[in-house]
Amino acid sequence: MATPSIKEVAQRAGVSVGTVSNFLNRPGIVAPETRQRVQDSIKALGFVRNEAARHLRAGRSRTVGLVVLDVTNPFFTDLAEGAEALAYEHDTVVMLCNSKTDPVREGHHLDQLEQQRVMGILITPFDSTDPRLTALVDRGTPVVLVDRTADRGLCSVSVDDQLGGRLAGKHLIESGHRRIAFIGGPFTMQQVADRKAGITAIVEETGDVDLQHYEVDVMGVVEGRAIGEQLAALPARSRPTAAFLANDLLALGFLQGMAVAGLRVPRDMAIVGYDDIDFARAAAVPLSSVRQPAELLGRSAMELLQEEVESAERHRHRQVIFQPDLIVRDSSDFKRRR
Amino acid sequence: MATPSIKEVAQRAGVSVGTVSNFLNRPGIVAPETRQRVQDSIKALGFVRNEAARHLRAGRSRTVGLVVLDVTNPFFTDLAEGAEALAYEHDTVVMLCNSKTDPVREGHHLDQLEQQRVMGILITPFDSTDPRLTALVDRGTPVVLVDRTADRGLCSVSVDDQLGGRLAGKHLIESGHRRIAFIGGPFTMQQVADRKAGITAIVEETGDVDLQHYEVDVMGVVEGRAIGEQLAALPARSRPTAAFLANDLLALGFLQGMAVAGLRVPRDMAIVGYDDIDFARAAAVPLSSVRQPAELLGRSAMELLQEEVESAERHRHRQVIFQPDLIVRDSSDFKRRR
DNA sequence: TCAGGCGATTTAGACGATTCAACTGGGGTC
DNA sequence: GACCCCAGTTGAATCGTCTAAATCGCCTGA
Repeated sequence: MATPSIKEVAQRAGVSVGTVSNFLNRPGIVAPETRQRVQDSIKALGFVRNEAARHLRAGRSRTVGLVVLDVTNPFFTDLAEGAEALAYEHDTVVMLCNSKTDPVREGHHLDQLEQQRVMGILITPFDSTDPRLTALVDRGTPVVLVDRTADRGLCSVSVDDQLGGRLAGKHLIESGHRRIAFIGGPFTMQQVADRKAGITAIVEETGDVDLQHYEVDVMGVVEGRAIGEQLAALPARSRPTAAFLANDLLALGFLQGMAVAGLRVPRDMAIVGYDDIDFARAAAVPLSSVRQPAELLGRSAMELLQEEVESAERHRHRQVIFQPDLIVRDSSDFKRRR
Repeated sequence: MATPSIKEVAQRAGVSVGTVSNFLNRPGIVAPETRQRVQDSIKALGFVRNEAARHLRAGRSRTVGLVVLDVTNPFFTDLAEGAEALAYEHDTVVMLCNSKTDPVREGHHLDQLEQQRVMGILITPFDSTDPRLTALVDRGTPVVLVDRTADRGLCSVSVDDQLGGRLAGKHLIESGHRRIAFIGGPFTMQQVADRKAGITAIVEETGDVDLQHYEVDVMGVVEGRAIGEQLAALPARSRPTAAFLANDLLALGFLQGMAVAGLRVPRDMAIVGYDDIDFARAAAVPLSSVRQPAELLGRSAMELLQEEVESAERHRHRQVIFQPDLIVRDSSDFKRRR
């Protein structure tokens, strides 16, 4: 026995389909007695609304696509959390898609979302200049970039990565470090480049500080550890006394590398990471890290999208930029460790 | 200008909508010349299929819901990977939903999925005896339990957790350990209880082995570390020489606890975790762990679902159980470390 | 020349919910 | 008694796609 439709509900309640629809959407205009009958009928039949039919009629669905680079990364799940919270208030569903930093997967997800006529798409794109994104908008699906800054005709929410790099650099310099390593990669990634630019800027402003760059292909624990062991092998006199790593996974690996080599953190090597994931706080030596307001980012992206959907024609694209915070913990703090 | 429909495509190509539909679904029966014209028209207008309309017509959507307890956990993303791979082959979309171990969120997701008339739902439920699940099936949405064993009328795929516990225990006993700690919790969780039962069984079969239980509320890094420090504080004579932890996060924390207390792993304390997440391999001392075939689990779940969808009436529910593997690394291996 | 057949295409409903103009009937007003 | 009002309800049209049945040419073989 198939799921009953509004028609069967109407029949059983002895009313027309229009009334049932009214009950569902504008219960106020239905007479109390009728309301009760429809209610009972729905319950008795186990009626469940058919979203597909609603969408078809409405022209647009009540779903928003959220495409992220890596669902495993807590930064993105926090972001999703923020987006979902706001979506929930507006009776909207978020469809989470994991592109895994793969443009092909990303494209596939975008195709699917467009076919579903989603209300809009929030995306941390592999390449924010991808013409496909603006094409989507032209064909009527609003797109908001997340954790990326849009230049052209798109809305975006992002975090000031240059400032993040600056904060980390300032903190290390003020703690007395004069030989600092920046570790991240690939340097072609916007985020990484900006963080590097930030610390480079403050280093140059200060003068008399030696900043070294180490590039990695992937920002994972394994790579961080390798670089850590590499640095640890340098003679103490020329070795950096502090390292700023472009994400926390790198930093965690780096920390392990120090432990393996017998260097003490922060005494022999101060460490600052980026993202402030939960693991950072729970590490053997709690990790200092630059925190991004992930949840707020998600929430704001959803806000921009809803604004765009509602105001349609007269909508002006906006680029919102948030500021990161430096969270200082033991890994870069002499005083705490005594 | 709204997205064009099949109708406009037909008009521009000088054919009927039926032909366009045929082109889309059975291109073989359309004359090559006509095919070309339709093709061109689609391209010129930027036509994109409307899934909502297809669903409405077909009665069911081509989407499968996958509800997991924690998207941040690599185990579940690997699982999703397996499910998606098979889905892709069948031209199906997977909608990933994160319940965050919250029954309310889980319920909300289930409601949404049912309203969308998804093809079916794969779920690692908060409570596998939830009547809501069988209600879904009764109303026509197939459900397959993942990483849980169904007792009643449901399909399920799971991993033999008792065997996992057994493997870990056997390995430690054969390595010569006679005082072993089992750490996990809450013990009421099926998974945890099974792993505990597994190691308990082999311990009893062997005899002359002292197995101690430590229960935690949450299986996270912080808790593992706390227990680690607690054990490290015991006098060496009565302290367990090996620990089996019910997940890798606990084990990682435990490992940190050892480091902080100055105990060497595996010499002073051998460690075996569960799940074999990436972090386990990359830890300061690479972690031995019981691996679950996550991707296979996801793939099989999807297989069962598709089987159920296709054979409909004459489908018999099945419970598939996979076997875990023990991956031995340095944390429990004397020989490797010399 | 015509029946039959075949490939290609068209036509005509569904599918389920929503919406809106049209209707109903009871009550009040003049 | 004629009129209007209004809350409540109805019925039909609509959204875009798919499919089964109907139709159209055109060719072949008798």
